Amino acid sequence: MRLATWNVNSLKVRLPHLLDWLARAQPDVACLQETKTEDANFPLDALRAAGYHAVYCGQKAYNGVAILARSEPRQVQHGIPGFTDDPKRVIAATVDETRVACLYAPNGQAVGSEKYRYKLRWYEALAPWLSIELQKHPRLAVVGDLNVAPEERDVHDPKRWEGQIHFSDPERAAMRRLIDEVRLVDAFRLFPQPENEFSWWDYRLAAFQRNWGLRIDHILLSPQLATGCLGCTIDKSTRRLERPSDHAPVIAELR
DNA sequence: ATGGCATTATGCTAATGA
Repeated sequence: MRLATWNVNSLKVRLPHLLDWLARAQPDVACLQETKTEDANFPLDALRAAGYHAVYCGQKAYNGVAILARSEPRQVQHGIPGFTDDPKRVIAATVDETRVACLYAPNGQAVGSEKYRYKLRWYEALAPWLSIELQKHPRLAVVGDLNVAPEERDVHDPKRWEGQIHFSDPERAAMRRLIDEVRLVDAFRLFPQPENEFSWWDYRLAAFQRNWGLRIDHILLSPQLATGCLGCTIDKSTRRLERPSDHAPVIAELR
């Protein structure tokens, strides 16, 4: 099974890119973030014509997540149970024998801000829910825009990003908890990778051309899925297109 | 590098993103 995650930064604007990329990359499951699309406007027909079922949870202007799949998703869950949260950031579903959680973590804006505290609260609610999901579903994939670069090698300039949003110690600890306590595995680091591989580049200052990026989009796998993971790559081809998303898809090959 | 971009909306400036 080919599993992908991509923050499209507006499904409406990116739909042509998405359809081209689906045809090219051929994912069996594709998790999308920042659809910025109300459910009534979700482009269900175009995606069905491309061969995908879709479950989604969106809102106007901000946030919004979706799971596209060749097989029909079942047991659909919206949001983190018990966490009162209006923004549409979480959708989970079972596709074939695999449980897939699609996440759009809060940005956090600035360290110490109210939005930063909300980001940490969101992660505190996320971890115990994922532990329960893992107990129920040994084949669990947790994917999406986690808005955290976990290690120095996931940041183009660690000195410049030290203590900054996406790379502050509390954020990194929150994400590390998913690895150490929930016992998920970062699929990307299961394999030898080129240096300076990132999944997001600022639109400004020609950041992509200079490869000034961060690796903040992730595929985390349960131990069982990690054992059968055959590869994990970042697909930079979409970032080179006209009017690209600022994020690139991450793709994992699973057995 | 400290923003010179992109997207959205009771829109033409402001909020948000990362």
